[in-house]
Amino acid sequence: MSTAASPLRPRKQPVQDRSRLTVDAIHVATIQVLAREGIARCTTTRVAERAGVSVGTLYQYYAQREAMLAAALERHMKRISGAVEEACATWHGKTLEEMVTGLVHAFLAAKFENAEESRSLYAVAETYGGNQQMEQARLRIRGCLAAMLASARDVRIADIDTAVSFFHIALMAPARARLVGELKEMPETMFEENVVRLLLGYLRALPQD
Amino acid sequence: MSTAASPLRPRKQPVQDRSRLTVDAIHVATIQVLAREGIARCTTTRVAERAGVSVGTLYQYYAQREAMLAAALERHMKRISGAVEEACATWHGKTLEEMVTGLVHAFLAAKFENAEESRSLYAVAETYGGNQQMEQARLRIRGCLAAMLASARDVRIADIDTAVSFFHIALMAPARARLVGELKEMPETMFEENVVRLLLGYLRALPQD
DNA sequence: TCAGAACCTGAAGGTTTCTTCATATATCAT
DNA sequence: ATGATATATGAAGAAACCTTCAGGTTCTGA
Repeated sequence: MSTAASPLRPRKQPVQDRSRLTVDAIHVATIQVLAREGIARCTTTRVAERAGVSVGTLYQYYAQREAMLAAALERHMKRISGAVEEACATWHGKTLEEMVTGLVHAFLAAKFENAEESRSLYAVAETYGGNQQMEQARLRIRGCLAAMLASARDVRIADIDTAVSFFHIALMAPARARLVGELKEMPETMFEENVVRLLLGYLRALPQD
Repeated sequence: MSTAASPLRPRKQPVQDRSRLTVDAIHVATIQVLAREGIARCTTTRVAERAGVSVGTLYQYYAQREAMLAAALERHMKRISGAVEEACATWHGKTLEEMVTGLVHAFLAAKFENAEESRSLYAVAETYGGNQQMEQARLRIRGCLAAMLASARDVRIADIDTAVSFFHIALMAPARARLVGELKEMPETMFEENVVRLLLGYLRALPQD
């Protein structure tokens, strides 16, 4: 379980409070610059300036610009995976409807708690979406979902793997659409209601066994 | 209906065959460089080299790098919108199940006909997703979908606008997931079948009137 | 208190990229 | 055939970027 020395991995872990603050500031600044300037202009210089530190300092923690971006994405993913994991545990063994309702609520809450962060990081995920960190996070989420769905009290799904794949996609996609501004005019209640409908409709249309 | 002089719009239209070939070559090269190098390294120099023309030539048709990328995206979107439009017309007035089955098949065929192009352009759409061209294409597709769904012989959906929003999202998302490699192990038939299930499940879970 | 570790700074070298323009060639209409 | 138009070329200036490193400051433990 060692932290492999990849150029995409953080270079040095902060040990004093001072540097912990620095790393936090860099993370916040990364999101802000990403949101205001776009990924192409999210440079080490700009982020450092926004964070109120020198470029040199930034490079002490991230060997390259990419590592800085990847770190921001990873921090976000951990938050979301955690929320999903927790929700899956909470609703384990319940009804399909209870599960979906509860999970959707928890997921959307986590995703929209910091909407700007979520939105900005899509561009980063686009670029680093194929790397191991991302793949691992995806697998972790899929694992939770599979365990939960398999434990449904009222329904026994035949092909869990396929179900989880589509469930996952249909859970993420509406959130993304809303975050990038496609559904902003829709009231939040109606939005959430329809996400539930989409997922539940799919699951119920699935062959049982 | 004039072509506004924006730096993102093509600079000059080709009039001779010679230049038409050039513009085509640039389009193809853009996709290739995008696929092999990523959007950050998809530069005017690289694209021109790949296309077998000089940078100067490229700048004769696109005032900036961004315009070149936007043009590639637009060409793709026109193809897809066209396919959707045609399918919507074909299945107008049919059963909900016929519609969804037919549309999904047509859409996936169009989207996967040139999978590399589709996949590569997600990164571009991420950056230029909010601009007018994109918004217009989205509205056009939504219009077709709305007209088709409203004409369903067997079902009368209460809130078409909401239904179309989610339908649109649930149609695009699985294709995207598969294109970026998330569902590559799933057989094509099963994939398509589940997209239909997702959409049909949603529509049937919708309140009627 | 003091040495060593942790942390910070920012100027500067080396690249890459964007974009233009003066020049040259190809095509078309007459 | 020839002038006008369309198209192509690629060297080069300017700007932005990435990253390092030598030197300075702050903290911590003994």
